Amino acid sequence: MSEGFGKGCHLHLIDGSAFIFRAYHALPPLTRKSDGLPVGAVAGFCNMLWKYVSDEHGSAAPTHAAVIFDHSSKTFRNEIYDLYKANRPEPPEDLRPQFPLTRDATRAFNIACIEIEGYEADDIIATLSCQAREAGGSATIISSDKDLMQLVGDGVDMLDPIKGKLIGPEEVREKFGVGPDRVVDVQALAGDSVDNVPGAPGIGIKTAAQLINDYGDLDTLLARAAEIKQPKRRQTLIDHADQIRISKRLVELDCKTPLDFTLQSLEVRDPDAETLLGFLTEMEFRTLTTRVADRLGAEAPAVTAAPASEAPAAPDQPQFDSASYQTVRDIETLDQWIAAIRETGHVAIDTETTGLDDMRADPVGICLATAPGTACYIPFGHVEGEAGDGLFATAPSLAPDQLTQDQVLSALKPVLEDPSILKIGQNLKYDWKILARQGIRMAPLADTMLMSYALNAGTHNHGMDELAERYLGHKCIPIKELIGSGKSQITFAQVPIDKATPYAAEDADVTLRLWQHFAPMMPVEKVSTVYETLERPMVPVLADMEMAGIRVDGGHLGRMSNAFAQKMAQLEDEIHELAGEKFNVGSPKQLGEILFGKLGMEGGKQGKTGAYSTSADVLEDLAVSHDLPARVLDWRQISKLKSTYTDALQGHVNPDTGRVHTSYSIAGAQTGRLASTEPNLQNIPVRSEEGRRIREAFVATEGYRLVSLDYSQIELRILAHVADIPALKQAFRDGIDIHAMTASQMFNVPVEGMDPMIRRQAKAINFGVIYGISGFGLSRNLRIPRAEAQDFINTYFERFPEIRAYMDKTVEDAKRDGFVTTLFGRRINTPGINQSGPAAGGARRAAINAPIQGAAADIIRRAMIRMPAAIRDLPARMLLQVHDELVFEVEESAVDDLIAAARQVMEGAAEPAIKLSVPLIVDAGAGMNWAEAH
DNA sequence: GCCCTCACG
DNA sequence: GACGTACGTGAGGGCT
Repeated sequence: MSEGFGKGCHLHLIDGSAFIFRAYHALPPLTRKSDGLPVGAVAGFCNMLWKYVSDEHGSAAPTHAAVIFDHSSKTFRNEIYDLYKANRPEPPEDLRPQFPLTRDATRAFNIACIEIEGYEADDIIATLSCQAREAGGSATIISSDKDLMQLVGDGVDMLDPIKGKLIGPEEVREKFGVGPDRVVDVQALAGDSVDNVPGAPGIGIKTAAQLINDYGDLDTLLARAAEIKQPKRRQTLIDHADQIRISKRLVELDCKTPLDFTLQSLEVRDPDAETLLGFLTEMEFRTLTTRVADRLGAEAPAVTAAPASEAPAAPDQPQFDSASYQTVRDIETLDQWIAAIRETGHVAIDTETTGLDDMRADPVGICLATAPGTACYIPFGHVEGEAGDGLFATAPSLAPDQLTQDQVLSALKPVLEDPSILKIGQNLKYDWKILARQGIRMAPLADTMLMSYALNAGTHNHGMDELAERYLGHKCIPIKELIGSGKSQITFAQVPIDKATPYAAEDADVTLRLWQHFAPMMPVEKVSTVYETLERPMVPVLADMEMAGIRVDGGHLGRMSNAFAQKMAQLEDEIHELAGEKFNVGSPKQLGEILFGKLGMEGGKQGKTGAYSTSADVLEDLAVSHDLPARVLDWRQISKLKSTYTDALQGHVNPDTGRVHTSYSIAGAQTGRLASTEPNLQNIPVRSEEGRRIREAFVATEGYRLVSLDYSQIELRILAHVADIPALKQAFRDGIDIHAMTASQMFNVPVEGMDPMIRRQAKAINFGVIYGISGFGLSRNLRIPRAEAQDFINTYFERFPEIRAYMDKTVEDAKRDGFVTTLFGRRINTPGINQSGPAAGGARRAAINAPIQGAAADIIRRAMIRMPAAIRDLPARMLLQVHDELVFEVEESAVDDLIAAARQVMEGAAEPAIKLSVPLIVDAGAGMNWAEAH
């Protein structure tokens, strides 16, 4: 028994290679500033190690720990089977030099760093976990690698570091269908395409688990293979018995790896501040260095002399110190801040308000920051006095010792509108609208959220808390600590000013620091043009659209709601009658049990939660021969229309304006599209007749008309251009029906007198191509056999070979660069594109789609940005955007002028940046309501 | 808070 | 019958 490691000891085994690849693919390529050395994976690796080291781990805290790496690709398994891992691609060029650095990093963290020639990390992990168990201790393997799951059980478990999920015998059983002790048997049968373990052809995990459960173990199964009922399966096992046995030796981990160290030597040690900071500084990881110095300085005063103050990474970045923020309560101090702003030429600004709805909330204070650590809060709307309940509640009155709103805004207005002073904000559209409602139109603007979006779309979200943590290593004060949550939530106006200042001023401070962080990166990463031409100018344009809102006829909606309620009640009665019992039609779970359980209908598909799917396409199939599912479909449609639209929309009418004001997220969608929220006005029904009537409730003011202009087939046109497909381009130039043309090319039929069914199929394929088509997807969409769908796709690629070339190139770009770009330079990161397994398919399709969807989004953004100037002299306002459609409200007499002006802007929106080789065509309509205009 | 379902381009 | 699959969104209701 190894001395010192025994009962009560707990060993953590970190799968180093998994950490590296995860880090590499999760992060954009990053290089060391001074010499261009690629260090992205090292940075991610260090962040993960730091996160791991700082974690408390609770009761599972390790007494011993090690990071284990693969040493080289050739191991004893290649002697058993020379093709083992033969189809593993070489690691990317920019990852290779980072491997030794991750070893250095591990040592810098003072964690044992282990690799042994000729052995895979998995075998070392197996050996160490066996030893830990035998010594009477326990072990946790930090990895999500399924190959390690065979080790689970009896004192050994796994922790998925990404999901933070503990993997025990139950989870293993869920994955493999057998307990950990039989995992190798299942793997031997199923094989593994990633590691090139052959297994038995045609047998996957499901079948393998079933066989093992039936026969007990692999040896018994192979010995009694002749008894298997299914002839094909029996023959496979008999024919491939040797191959299966070899596979088992490949997947079975070796617990007897010779080790030249003891468990005791893996004892957990605190990192040495100097060593660790030295390494991080050398790598030039500013953020992490600061973060580590912070922590080690605070917790280990003995070593503060070295790191915290001398951390060279950020000499000019003061620590966050909420005590240093100033509360501005008099006009002299405010004037001093204004003078400081005029001095620096820029200011970070954040408004505090009474709520989240920027069309209803009132401002209660403004924060400013002029330099990191130099920030203030100017309260003017805080109240005091118990809001309380009952008769004796005092009406809240303004808290003392505040400037008035008028004083503050009058003093700031000249600065906020001064064209020589840059206003920096995080999600500035919000603050812009709050101030615009007080008569201040801020300009010019810098928005850190949009900078992050231009740099990092696809990698992570762009909220302030996320950015602060990621790029400044700083955790923001959660707003909940001030205003609470749920029923007892108060507004920011009720927060005592002395509590408000640290929170509020911190937001401005963080914003300023983020701006300093992002601004120099923009030209280096070549995203300045996108930010300047497609992101930043959207803020005032969208703010004006949102403030304009659209008139909604509440009476019309109310009448529809009533009619829907009646119809639903009637359908419910019929459904209960047909089911023979009452149940909640709106519960998919109950419905599934009725249809597939009680009534025993065929075709019940169970998802991963074990519930039957009752989605529309399932019900449609059932509806062919049963009444009940048909009624449910009707009920569902009406229920959706009522709850999501006719009911909910009435609640979104703003009492002050009598109109509905949506909010557009500029940085929400990965591709550059906008997203509309609260309410979502980008998914108002149109496809069904019933639904289209909801659009009649969106109306023009008296004397006005609604005008809708939309791009015709914009994504297909972009595809024709970027993939350079002569046949498609010519068809668009000639203005012929594109789907009919496709059908004609594919099925060799004339366009004249074409069967509508044929055209419909061609249309589905055209759309499918944009989405990264698969035979499965097309077959489901068209409800045709999969082989037939695959034939269509093959024919399509034969007729239009350029499309295949485009797809391949796009995926190749994504794999090499970690991102794809649109025609206008928008960058969409593609994390996960280099993964293997089913997840890779999705990433592939997303990468193919992104440049097309993204370019369309860029084009309409360009049009929207130019629109205000183009329609300035017309009595018209732009109200809504629905991806390829713009909706305006215009005086009746100016409808034609508006259509002409807006169409010209939209059709020419790509120019002069891009001269498309196909024309952009815009269709237009006008009417009293949206249904008529569209 | 997650899942299912469904509205749109 | 190894797996799961068209791309991008937001919202409401059920259920735990």
